[in-house]
Amino acid sequence: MAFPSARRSGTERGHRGASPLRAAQDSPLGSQLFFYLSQMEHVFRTELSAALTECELDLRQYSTLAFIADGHTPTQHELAQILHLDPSQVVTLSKSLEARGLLVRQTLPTDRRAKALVITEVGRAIYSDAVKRVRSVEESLTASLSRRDHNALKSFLERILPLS
Amino acid sequence: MAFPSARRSGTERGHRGASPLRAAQDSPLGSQLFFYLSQMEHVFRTELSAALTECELDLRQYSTLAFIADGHTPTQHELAQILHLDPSQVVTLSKSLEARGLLVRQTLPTDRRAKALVITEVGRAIYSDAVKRVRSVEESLTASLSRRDHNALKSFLERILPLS
DNA sequence: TATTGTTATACTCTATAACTATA
DNA sequence: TATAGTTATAGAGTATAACAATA
Repeated sequence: MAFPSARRSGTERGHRGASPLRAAQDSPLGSQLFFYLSQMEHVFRTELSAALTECELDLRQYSTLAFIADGHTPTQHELAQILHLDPSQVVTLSKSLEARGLLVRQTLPTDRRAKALVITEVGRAIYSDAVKRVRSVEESLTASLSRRDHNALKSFLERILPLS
Repeated sequence: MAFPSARRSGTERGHRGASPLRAAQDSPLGSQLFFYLSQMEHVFRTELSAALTECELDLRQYSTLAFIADGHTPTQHELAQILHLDPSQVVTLSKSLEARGLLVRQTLPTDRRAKALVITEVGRAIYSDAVKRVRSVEESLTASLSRRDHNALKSFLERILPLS
């Protein structure tokens, strides 16, 4: 196969010089849902992480607070399942939040092996501040969608997720 | 705050014993788009990776082939942007594919610093096999969506993605 | 001077194994 | 025996810095 000659920026096959993301969309990669999913996940992760630095929270710490903010008291094992983490990673995660007084880890009376994660008042206050920043980022990122489309998108994702 | 007493599996606040994912959906975490996005990304990544082991490709190698399968010849730098990788990681990635004869790395005549990634016939054949497996997984994962909803979902994601 | 690719390496993150306590 | 949590550590993955070649 001969090498394509006489390349000129932006005019040759393959869109060299144009937005690489656009080129990817035009390629076979752009016909696959996973491509968009991972791109989106990357953009959200990047922007949310940046917004949360002001609360001195990383995305994982924030997700933990969000999970327990309404009084839900999961065990560390349950948190590991939600965040797809190894139980040993949850030790570090939950201790980091406990050290800042954002939650307490209470041994379950009904199963003294397990520890329930319980949010504190301070944790609730920090979460309350953080969730505003998160909502602001999500609204800004989905500004091109109507309220109706935004809800439809979320419902599609919910329907695809395996719930068992 | 007193510790909730007399817990019984599946009946107490927080749904202990029920699906942890369901509990997360019912929590404040479940009101955020990023939660669904990252869960979905995880499910897709897991299942696609598993399906691709039969072609001895990881997701990153597959994405590279998909990007160049139609004859597009990006530089390593462009691939790095698409996959959000460090240029040094692309060296390993592209060399691994070149070593298997799935692509060649051609120095650009117009810029001898850069190397264009060009798929080979063997690469095209492997991709052709791999893409069938990928489509099969994606179809299975989105089986709960109609064709129309599937397209709507993709279009939502496309509209959110920043294209510049 | 800036950019592409490259190498070597430091760093971080994740997974694993072994252990304690409890069921 | 099995499970929740813990610790230490090995392994994998990522980011950084320095460099060569080219623009």
